[in-house]
Amino acid sequence: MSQAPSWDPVEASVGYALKQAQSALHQAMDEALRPLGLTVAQYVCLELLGRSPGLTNAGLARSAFVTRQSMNLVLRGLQRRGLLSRPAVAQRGRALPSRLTRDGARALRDATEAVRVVEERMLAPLGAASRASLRECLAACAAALTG
Amino acid sequence: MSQAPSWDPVEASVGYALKQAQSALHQAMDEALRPLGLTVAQYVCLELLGRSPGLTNAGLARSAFVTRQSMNLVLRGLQRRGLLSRPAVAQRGRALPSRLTRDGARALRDATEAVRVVEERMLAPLGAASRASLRECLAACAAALTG
DNA sequence: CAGATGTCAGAAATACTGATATGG
DNA sequence: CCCATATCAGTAGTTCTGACATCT
Repeated sequence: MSQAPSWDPVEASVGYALKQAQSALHQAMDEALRPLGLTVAQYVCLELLGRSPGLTNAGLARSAFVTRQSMNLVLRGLQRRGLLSRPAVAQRGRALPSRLTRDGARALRDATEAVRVVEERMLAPLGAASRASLRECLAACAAALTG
Repeated sequence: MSQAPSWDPVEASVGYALKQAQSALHQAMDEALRPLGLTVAQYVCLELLGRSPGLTNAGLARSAFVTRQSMNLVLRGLQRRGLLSRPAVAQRGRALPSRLTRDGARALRDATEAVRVVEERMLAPLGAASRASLRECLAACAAALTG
């Protein structure tokens, strides 16, 4: 699995380029996070909780674009490793808000740095203006499909 | 699963926007292809064979960013449905080049149109210049990570 | 009642790993 | 020998679907 595709990338659609870039990023993140003992899904969960403490399983699943079932397994794994804590019983409703523990915050710090390096490598060919434009165009595309 | 994420999208990284757009596109393509009895993976396989007749399983897997095992299952399913044909024995080497059948070409025509509509909806907010820039930036990002 | 949440279970598709064999 | 290809087997993680119960 090392030979380049024979298909002319010039004819590639935006959708194909989108999948290509996302696949490459996922693989690069996976390789960067493996030494830290984290999967991409686990990192995303920690990152979301770092930015929005108290998110519930359903909220995390939506933000990470995975199912509630998958995120539930991620949460249990991280909780078992002591990287996050959830109340045993719901305070109100059925929501069980998760929060990072001390160890979880430390693991997130290292993982964030590793991912930052990967993203910087990905964006190296682009200037500041192109980066902002890329992010805005991607957000607009997503909004056009979901809205 | 219908409430919008509470996380501020302005702080989102390019990587997050990339995943967001790719996830939205995949879901939209899945919905558009379902009435045609095709999965996204099956459509990608047909599209690649339509552009490059004679591609092998390994080549298709690379171009579709999936494993050979997964692509092999897709190929068998499409072959069983009579949408493509593969020689029973290899002519040279171990390669088994696949080609679309008459039915496969017809199915591809409908699927391509359905996906074209989806992609047009995704790119509707963008002008021609932005679309070209987006595609080039994505290709550059992928190349920066894999190269 | 509608909607959001958490949970459980089964089926399906996919990926990863390792191994074998063939051919250039 | 090195590499690409095809294939098989086992393991694991993910998705999908449907269902049920609880709480606002």
